[in-house]
Amino acid sequence: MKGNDNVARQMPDKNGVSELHHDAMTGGGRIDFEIIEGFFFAYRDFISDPDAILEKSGFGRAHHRVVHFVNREPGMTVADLLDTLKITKQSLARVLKQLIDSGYIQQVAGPEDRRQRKLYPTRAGRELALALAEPQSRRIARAFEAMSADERRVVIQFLTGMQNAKSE
Amino acid sequence: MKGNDNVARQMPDKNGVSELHHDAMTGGGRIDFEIIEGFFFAYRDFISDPDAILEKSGFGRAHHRVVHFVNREPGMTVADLLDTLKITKQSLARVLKQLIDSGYIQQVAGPEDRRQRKLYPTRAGRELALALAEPQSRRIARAFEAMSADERRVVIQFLTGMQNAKSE
DNA sequence: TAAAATATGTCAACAAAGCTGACATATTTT
DNA sequence: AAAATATGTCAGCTTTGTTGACATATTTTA
Repeated sequence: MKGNDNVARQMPDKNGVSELHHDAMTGGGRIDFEIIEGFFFAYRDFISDPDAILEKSGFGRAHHRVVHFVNREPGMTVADLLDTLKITKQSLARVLKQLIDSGYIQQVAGPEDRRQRKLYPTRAGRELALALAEPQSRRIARAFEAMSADERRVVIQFLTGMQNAKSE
Repeated sequence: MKGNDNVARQMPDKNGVSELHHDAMTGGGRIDFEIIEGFFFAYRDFISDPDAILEKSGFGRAHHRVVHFVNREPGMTVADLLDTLKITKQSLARVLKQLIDSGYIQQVAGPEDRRQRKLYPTRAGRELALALAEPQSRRIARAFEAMSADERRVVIQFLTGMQNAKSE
């Protein structure tokens, strides 16, 4: 530490420390902090599962998403993928090119509209997607362990309700 | 497009197109794709809410997390925050410094251990954190709309079950 | 009390993954 | 023939994460 400027003393003084909030934020009960934070921690841990696997291939989370959705909907076009991921084509281009060059995804010119590039997973791409989904599915199964079928449906209802309306 | 190399023809040929998967990945029913994808879309939309507000202050999502947790637990130390966010101190330093310099957070030397820097939100910091939590809480309320208290508890149970075990 | 450990800060370099803007090509639609 | 569309690509920038090294103040330990 080179200078301990900016470090206020504990007691109220001219530094404006008296303006500080020492009480936990409650929002007067209007804010659902329990869900906000539970969602944050759950998602943080959820996406950490595949990271070890991705490291081995030299890929990141962006590659994970691409290989996942191409496997879930083989034949989807680049435009479909952009719409699903909500990123720019320049952003997608980088990771998609790497997945194609590495032999996990292939492109096929659209049979009707030959401008399109339909995306298909190779055998290796399918295997990678499954390997990535596995630990996530195990985590879900663990969270569902003590739950009834009805309760699991409630979770699906919640996740659906948290999403933006589909624009179709 | 400069070259249409790498673009395979539709029908099986020597390019190895016959190795492609044209069927949607199912994982033999062992993988819970509905939750995996529902979680992805829900979280994507959930974190998009505060973005418009953050833009105005010139902050990003990293700042959001910091200002949120400091408001939720005023007096937490830098080490506490690092443990909560699971990022490096160099990564935290950047955004924390900006929040301090902009007057949203202040540091106070620890009363017992004076090496520590206890973090407190200013009035502006409290207001920002609440403004960011509001649209997220509204989204949660919408997803909860048709749910009973028991069903809401199921959601909390799910989010808790998805998290890694606390290391205490 | 001197030495070691701890909490924090900081410099520098780098990587992943997003963004904007501009422009090229092939193909389809008008 | 011209315009629109789907895709690719170049260049540069931003945010947010990483490692490694080292500095300072303070507390703990030997």
